[in-house]
Order: sequence, then structure tokens, then C-alpha cells
Amino acid sequence: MATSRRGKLQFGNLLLNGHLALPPAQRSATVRAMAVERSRSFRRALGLLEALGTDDVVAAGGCGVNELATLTGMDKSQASRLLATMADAGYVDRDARTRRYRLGWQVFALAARSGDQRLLSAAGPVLVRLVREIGESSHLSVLRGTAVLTLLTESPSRAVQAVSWVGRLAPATSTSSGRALLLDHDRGQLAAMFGSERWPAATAKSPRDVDDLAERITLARAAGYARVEEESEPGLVAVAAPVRDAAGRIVAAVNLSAPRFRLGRRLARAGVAVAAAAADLTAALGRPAPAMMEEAFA
Amino acid sequence: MATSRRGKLQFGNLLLNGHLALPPAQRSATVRAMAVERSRSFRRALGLLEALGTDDVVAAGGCGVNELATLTGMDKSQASRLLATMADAGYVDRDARTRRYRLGWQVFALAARSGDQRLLSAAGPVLVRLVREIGESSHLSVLRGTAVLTLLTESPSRAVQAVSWVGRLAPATSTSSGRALLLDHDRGQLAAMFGSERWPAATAKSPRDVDDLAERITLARAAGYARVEEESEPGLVAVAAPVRDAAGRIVAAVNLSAPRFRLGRRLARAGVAVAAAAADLTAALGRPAPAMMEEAFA
DNA sequence: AACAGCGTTGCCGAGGAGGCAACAGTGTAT
DNA sequence: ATACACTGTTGCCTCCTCGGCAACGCTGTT
Repeated sequence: MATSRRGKLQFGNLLLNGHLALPPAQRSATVRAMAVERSRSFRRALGLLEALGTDDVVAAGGCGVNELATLTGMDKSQASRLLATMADAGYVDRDARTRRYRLGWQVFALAARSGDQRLLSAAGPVLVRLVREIGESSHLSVLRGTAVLTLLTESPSRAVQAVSWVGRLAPATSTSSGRALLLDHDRGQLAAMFGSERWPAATAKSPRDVDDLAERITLARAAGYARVEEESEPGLVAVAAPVRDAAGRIVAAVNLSAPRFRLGRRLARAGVAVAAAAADLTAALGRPAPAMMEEAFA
Repeated sequence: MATSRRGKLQFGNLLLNGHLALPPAQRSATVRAMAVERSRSFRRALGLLEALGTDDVVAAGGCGVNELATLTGMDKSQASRLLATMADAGYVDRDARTRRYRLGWQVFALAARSGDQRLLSAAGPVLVRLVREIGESSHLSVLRGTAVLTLLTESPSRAVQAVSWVGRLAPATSTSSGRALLLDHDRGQLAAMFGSERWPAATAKSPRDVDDLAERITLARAAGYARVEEESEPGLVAVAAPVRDAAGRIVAAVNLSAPRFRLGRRLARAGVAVAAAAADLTAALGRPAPAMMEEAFA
């Protein structure tokens, strides 16, 4: 659980606009100190949405007004009003029976047009092939701020996870995908992003500071893939490689992860496979986009 | 292009909060008439997001502040400020070079936790099989208000569409998926949803009024699948069947659509296949959810 | 019946929304 | 090089929405 500038809860879940949860007294003090608060109500509404995207809420199948209000630290009246307008617009759905709110389909509709659709559609088949080759689950991720956002998961059909990693943030410093995404960053850039003091370590093997991180990234650069063993979670190993756009900039990472006892021995092979998959994806992005074709629907 | 209550543009694209585009004078008059305007800034922000989700904007690869302001009918200063906060939160991305805004990954992250993830993950393989069997593209849709929202597309790899149907709304009355979703509605419910007067027809074959619709739905009920020929677009035929939850309620629809010259002759066979796929999906949803399993990520 | 908890609504002061206009950058025509 | 058109940002100031408080209606429990 690292907290970044402005005190947002960053990892383990979606972003929560941090200081909104402060009691009114402290909050207004904070506000007076740092200029003015911009788009207050809008940010609160986003806070509600993000709270509804929390694992526990999703798992519980929704959340009531009061609960949401306390979660986001605002008055229940405001929560009620904001949720009503969001429901009107379709961004939240309300269960007719339990009167609890869930994220609505409109969010889904928006998402289908967000981000880089070319990347997503090109990545699907690549991940499938990779998973078939190695037999472990694979992810596509991008860098968002200082965190890694997972966009796509593909797993050997061994189990369907109820709440997938898709849409979640993970620390960039101690994950294979994060290292791959940072492959082109030098020590200076890393220091600017993560600060130069010592970091709280997720496990004993996690990098402790910038030098530590830079060193491991150098190794990854040499190998062509990043390799992480039990740095974010004990017993877990992973490899990842960067995907580049036509201009050569790193835009995404492909990884493979599994328990050490299953993948440990084949880690080098997995690394090569992941690098090859990332190269495939890079090649796919390098080509001009396929002709626009409006697919029929009736 | 049907306009529903409160004058929102409903079909052909994402919802746009209609009257915000009015000039200030008229708007304030309207507002004074109908109580107070709730969550004004928030709705404006949503308007911006939805504008960014417009086909033309997505196809153009983003949109500038000025253009967005005129699109949503607000002052560019406000647009600039709202976009800035949205960029902070990750809901929009700004191209560093062109300075144009696009929908950000945070929207994607939220969406990954919205809707019924069980439905989506179960539907993927079913659609793939269906597409492989018939060789035409297939969609999964749900009912949202009086419109059909497409959640998933699977097409034979013949072409990758740049902007897919996913996330778009289509009229329920003249699409196969819509009919399938309305399969359990009787004439009274249909009248309540769509009104009893005559409707504007998309094509010559579209249903004209409730009786017309109810009759076609009865036929679909008898056949086990809905069949639509050139009702939403000339030259296009489609079949669809309803997916039910454990309680037997219709929650989604699976369809197949293609140009008449490719699918016309096999339409009955396609209907049976679609019904079978929908039944498979229904069966999958009937089973208790697979044990929650947190998939590892590193 | 009394109670506890949830969600909605009215009220009203304070602070953010948002229109206007000046300003700063950038690419294009003169 | 100058002027121009256009873009996006920022300051200012009014007005209206925000949002805290509290009362209310409702439902389920003790």
C-alpha cells in the first residue's frame, strides 16, 4: 500500500480521491492551504464510481447509499443525489429489490471506446498463443502514472477467476510488467517517478530504492525480458517484455506469471516466449491500421 | 434516430445529455420551469466523456478542448477545467504531441468491474464456438431502457473493425437482439415501453406500432429465436435468442448477423444455432458461480 | 410499540460553477 | 518578418449549485 502525492490510495485497488475522506474541519483547512479545490462535486461523483469498483463492493454485488457515503466520506444526502443522477445517465444501476447500487452498463459502453482499441484487439490472439505455449496465465498491462494497469488477462482454462486482475493497479517497481514498462527509463527518470528515499518493501526481495530498481532494470534490458521472483508476493514468479509502438516507445507489456513450483524451472524459456510475443505485438502495431470497416449489426 | 423523454439523443451513439447544448437564455428558462438542475457540473463532465466516446471523435483519434466545448455546448474555459481534472483522475488521456484528449484507461479499469462479469466471461467461448460454426459475426447484448446495448462482439477473422459495435445502443424494436430480449413481454408491457402511437420506421420492413411488434415477438417465441430481415438496415438479416438467469428472467441475447446474400439461405439453421448457443449460456449461468479464485499476478 | 437503520427531501449559507475576456502559444497565410 | 486565425489557459466576479444538517417516511428487528 503505497500512497503517492496528494495522498491517493493507489495500489490494491482503483484510485480513490484521497483527502475527500477527511472530516470537514481538516478538509477545509487543507483546501484553504492548497489553492482552491477544482471540480469538487465531479470528483466526489468519481469517488462514488470508484468505490463501486472496489473488490469488496463488486464481490458483495453492490452497495447502499449510506455505506457509499461513509466509504467516500461525504454526506449521505449528497451521495443520494449524485447516485440518482448517475442512475439517470446509466452509469450506475440500482437493483430494484435490494435498492443497492452497482456500476452500470454505460461505463461499459464508454470503455469500449476508451484507450487504444488497436492495442487491445491485436493483443488478444497474441496472449492466447502465449498461454497455449507455456500453459500459464498471461496479462497485458500499461503504465498509468507510477502504477501498472492490467488491461487483459488470458489464462489456461484451468479456472475462471471471479474478479479478474483486469482494471486493477499494481506497483510498477516490484512486478514484471512494471519493469518491462520501465525498461527505457534511466536512473534519473526513475528517481523522479518514485523518489530517492527508501521504499516500503512488499516482500523481502522487492527493490528497496532507485538504485536497486535501476540495477534490476539494466539486467532486464540485457536479457530482453524482465524477471521477477517473489518480489510482490511470496511463491510467485513472473516474466514480462515490453511492447513498442511504431515510434519505438514502450506502450505496453506482456507477462507470464505462475507459482514458482510450476514455472520456476522453465523461467528462462518463459522469458524468451514472452519476449517473442511482445515482439509479435510490436510488429502488429507497427503495421498501418487495417481498413476501417463498419461491421453490420441487426 | 429516436429521441426519448428529456430529449436525449439515444440511438446511433452514446447518450448525450441533451438540453445542455441550449444557449444560456433558453436553458435558464427551462431550468426555472422544471425545478432545479441537479448535479450540473457532473452532467457536463459526463457530456464531455460521452462526446469523447462518439464514433467520429474516436475515429479521429481524439478531440481538442474548443471542439469539445462546442460539441457539448459549454464554455471552453469550463471544458478546459473539467478535462484537466478528468485527466488527473485518468479518465481522459491527453496526447502529449497533439494536445488532444482521448478517453483514458481509468474508464476501462472501471468497466472491468461493471456489469455482470460472470455473463461476459461465460459468453466469450460461447460466441467463439457459434461464430466458428456459422462463419458470421455474433454479438451479446442486454436491454438498457428501451435500447439494446452491445456488450461483446465476435467475428470471423475476416476483418477487424476499427470501431466495434460494443458499447453502442441500437433500437430494440427493429433488431434481432431486441426482439429476443423482449421475448417475454406482452402487448401491454410493450405499449408501456414504446408508446402506442405509430413509430418512425427505420426501413420499410420495420415494425410500425406495438401490435406489429407484439405479433413478430409472438412468432419469435414460437420459433425459439427472433428473426429479423432488413428491418434496421437494408440487405441485413439476423437471428437472436434470449439468455436467461437462474430465475428464468431474460438477461441478455445472443445474435448472428450478416448480409442477406451470405446468410439468407441458412437463416433457419443459424436460428437454431443461436438458440442452442443461448441455451448453453443460460446453462452456464444457472450453475453456481465457480469458486472465487484470486489469480496471481506478478 | 419502541427502536434502529436506510434512503429521500427541504432548508439555507458558502463556495464552486461558469460566462466573459484577456492572455499566451502555435501553425498558416500575407 | 508581420499579421492573422486559432488554440488552450487563466483571472475575475456573479450567481447558482453544492453540500451539511436535520426532519421525515419506510422497512425490518427486538
